[in-house]
Amino acid sequence: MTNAQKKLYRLKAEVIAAVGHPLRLAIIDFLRDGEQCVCDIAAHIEAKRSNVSRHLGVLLKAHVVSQRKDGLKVMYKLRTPCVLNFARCVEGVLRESAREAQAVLDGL
Amino acid sequence: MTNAQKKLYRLKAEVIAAVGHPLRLAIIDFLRDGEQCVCDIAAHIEAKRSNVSRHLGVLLKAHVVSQRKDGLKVMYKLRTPCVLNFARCVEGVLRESAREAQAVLDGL
DNA sequence: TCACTATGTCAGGATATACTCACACAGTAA
DNA sequence: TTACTGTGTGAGTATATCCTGACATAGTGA
Repeated sequence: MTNAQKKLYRLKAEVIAAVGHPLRLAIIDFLRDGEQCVCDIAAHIEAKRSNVSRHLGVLLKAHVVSQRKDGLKVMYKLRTPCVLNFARCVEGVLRESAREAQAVLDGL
Repeated sequence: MTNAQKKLYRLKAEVIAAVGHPLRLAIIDFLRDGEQCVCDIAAHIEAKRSNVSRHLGVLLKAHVVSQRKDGLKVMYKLRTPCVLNFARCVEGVLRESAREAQAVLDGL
């Protein structure tokens, strides 16, 4: 592996790790239908505003979302909608895992 | 959000977080063409075998890879090839980020 | 049996992340 | 100006992750 490859893996991992958190996944899912302000996001995912602000900062730094000021509010929206596909792939993983676990149980 | 939804986000985040690490991304990329033993994986990504073993354990627990014993060796392969798509999406993110940064520089 | 190889796990210390409370700042409206 | 709202950030603590060296286990072959 070249150093360039290692660096690329590190960059990619930063983006994926940004998506790999329960609250941030919920935020991304909530932004599916369009931009939202921090207050509405916090209310929807039922978390403290300061914490939501922090998680939005992580997503912002990873270029997964973008922000826009609208008066007193700050609106966030998905900059990379393809991250929504992550969830679809992962649902397949979970579904298959459950099926295998069931098969093991059935074999008892 | 219902408790079931929160739990689902947590499960999904575990899988995505398992993929979101530089060495584990390199492992997944190496497994693209088929199963490999731990020793070859460690040699390819240039990491200690004990560390590779740990990362494979993470991927195994997340059901991203599966293992098979072959004599003295343990062979690992991708159980969920769709995680390879994560990388493609993320490349788009990185490419767009670079383009935007370049546009800012050009505007100076 | 013994020696060797491939793999996994334990203990430790370093580093990173997550969360909360308190406070600061920007914008709005009276 | 003052009061209020929405947002972001610093300090502190708790927790999780990462990496390494040393050791343990399982399989192979003489």
